[in-house]
Amino acid sequence: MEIELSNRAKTVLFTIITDFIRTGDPVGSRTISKRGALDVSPATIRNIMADLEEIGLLVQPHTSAGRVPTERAYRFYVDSLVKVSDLTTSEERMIEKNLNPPSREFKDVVRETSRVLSEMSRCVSMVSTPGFSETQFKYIDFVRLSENRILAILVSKTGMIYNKLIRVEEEFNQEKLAWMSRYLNDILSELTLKDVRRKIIQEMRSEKNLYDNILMNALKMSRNLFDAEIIDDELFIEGSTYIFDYPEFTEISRMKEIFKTFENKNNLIKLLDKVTRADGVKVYIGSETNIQTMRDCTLVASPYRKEGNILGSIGVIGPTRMDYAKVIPIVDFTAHLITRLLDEE
Amino acid sequence: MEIELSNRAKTVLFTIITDFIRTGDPVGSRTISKRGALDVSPATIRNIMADLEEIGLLVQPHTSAGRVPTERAYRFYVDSLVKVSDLTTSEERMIEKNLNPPSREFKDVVRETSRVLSEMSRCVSMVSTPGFSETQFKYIDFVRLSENRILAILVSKTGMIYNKLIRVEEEFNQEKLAWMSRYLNDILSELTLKDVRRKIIQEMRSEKNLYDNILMNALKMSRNLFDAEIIDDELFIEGSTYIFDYPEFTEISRMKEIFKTFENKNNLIKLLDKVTRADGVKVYIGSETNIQTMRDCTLVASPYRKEGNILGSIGVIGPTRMDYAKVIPIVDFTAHLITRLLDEE
DNA sequence: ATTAGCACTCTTATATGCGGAGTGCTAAAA
DNA sequence: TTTTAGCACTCCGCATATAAGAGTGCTAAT
Repeated sequence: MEIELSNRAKTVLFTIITDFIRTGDPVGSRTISKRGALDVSPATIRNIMADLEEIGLLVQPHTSAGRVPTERAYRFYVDSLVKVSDLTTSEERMIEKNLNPPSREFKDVVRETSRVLSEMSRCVSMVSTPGFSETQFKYIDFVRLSENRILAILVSKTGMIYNKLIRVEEEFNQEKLAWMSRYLNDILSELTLKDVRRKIIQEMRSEKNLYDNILMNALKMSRNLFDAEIIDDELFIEGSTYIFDYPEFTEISRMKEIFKTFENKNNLIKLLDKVTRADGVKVYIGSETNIQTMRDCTLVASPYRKEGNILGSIGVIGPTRMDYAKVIPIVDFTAHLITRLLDEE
Repeated sequence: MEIELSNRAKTVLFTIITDFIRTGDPVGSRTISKRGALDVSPATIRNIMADLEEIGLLVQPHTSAGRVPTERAYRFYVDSLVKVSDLTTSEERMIEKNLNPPSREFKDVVRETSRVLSEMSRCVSMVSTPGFSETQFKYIDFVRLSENRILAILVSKTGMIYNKLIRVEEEFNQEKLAWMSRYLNDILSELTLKDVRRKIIQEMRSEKNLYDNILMNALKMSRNLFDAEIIDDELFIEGSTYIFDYPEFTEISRMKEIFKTFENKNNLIKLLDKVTRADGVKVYIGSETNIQTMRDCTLVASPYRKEGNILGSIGVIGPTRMDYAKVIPIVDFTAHLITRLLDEE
């Protein structure tokens, strides 16, 4: 629903939110009046505040405290009030300087970017990496571990590695496996996963006529491999200890709740997935995350790409009272940074 | 240094420790007297307690509180007093029933075992997995990612996968790479890492005479690969939220410290490494861990094996006031369980 | 429409008092 | 000589009382 506010009301709301973000304390009419952005008396401010409270943008923790912004207020703030400016080049330089991935490998780059992101934003940061089904096929290989156990190794175009144990009845020696993988690599090269599935079925039909047992086996094995939603995406979480710095989470039971959410990951993966399907920085405030335990928390996230394709999302979780004006551009920059790093190769 | 105690003193110490483990409250003379294990008056107990305090086995948090065991006391308790009994079969059954790894793959088994361990012990659990250098060579493969980037994939005999990005000057097509890996698999099969290194150097000498450029390249690449202490071991941590259940860690700053230690992992890896070199269950109490932030914490850990070879360690971290009599056998059983699961294949 | 003034509410910090738990010491009992 | 009862003492934890401060809503005057 639309929110219509007079300029004055906007100014008051803006002042309250920025002040509250800075200090964490409820903001009173006196304080706002003194800020001088409006040059009216506290009493006038109080009237405006009462109005804002009626619309559901402010609440008081108790009768004689100042006002605190509601979720709706943050939403409105993020949508219409906040001024996000780009980072200065010196800030960008700073971030890049802090970034020292141990290698140029996909996972290392991703994790290190996440680390820096959490450091810069002083929030918990998360990165989702694509499940195999999201990426393009690059390479498959089979390794014989024992008589009836074969390790399938899949490499995506992005250089990520997925693997899966396969149990087989009959025995394959490594040579046969090499043959199988060569064949599969040949026919599946560069396909997206959807196409891989189709291709396999199609090949199975035609191979049936050739009666080539080994290749048929290769196809069967790979079909099982690609059929199961085997290889789920991962989620890296960095800087979870920043939670301890926020007074709103000091209660032990609350902390436990939050850390449980981090430990479980499922809900967060789902949430980040939504971002991955979107474009640009997205902000989920409190209940918008659809995660009960994430009340009073905000997710700011953005997808990242490689060679134009979205691979996953990177973002931060912090209190709803986070410094949006700073965090949003940082997330944005970091998402671009990771994209650049991945493409640079 | 040796600790000599009369039977009576031992009984008192034992009672205090078990009581403190159970409740977390300092134990007074009255309580012990009432327990009835000794049937003397509180006054007598007080005398004994004063003695124990003098030796450094007990302390009082303040003048008029009961006594609390010191680190030394726990050490003595673990070494000489505690009665660890094996788990009952029903308990063992219970653990096994809870264990449902999503696959029989090494990492999944390890992680799931860790999860169950933390659940049973109500402590944070950790598992270290072997770095590549600890295991035996099984398989190597190269995947061409782009003109000058090659992905090396290593599989250990245990079925663990390690990978490393290699940058090359000249271009190799996938066929050449296949050739190279075939060759390497041939000569390195089943060797331990130490032998792999030697073998590579040895081969380089002899190949030099053959002037086979591709194979020489293969050797060079693999030497880089195996020379660098590239592929470090990992550490899985599960159930870190159990920390919140212990009153001794309620202070925020303390919690932050502990979680930082979990996040960093390095120190913990080092610590678990010590265990890996040992045999059977090891207990590190407080400062014995050599980690400053782990004061008031105890690590109980044991190595696990596959086919007789030690791969890593599994263990739990909890307050020094943990239930050793329960935790020690649980860790022991779990280590054997994981060993069994890995061998069962 | 705005604002000064004021009574009112609620929180937070500080002081105060008191019961309880546990001790150490002493002197008596075993 | 060892054990124990008795007692004075200490310190914590808890509840209660009190005061200061911050902020509000309302009213009446500007």
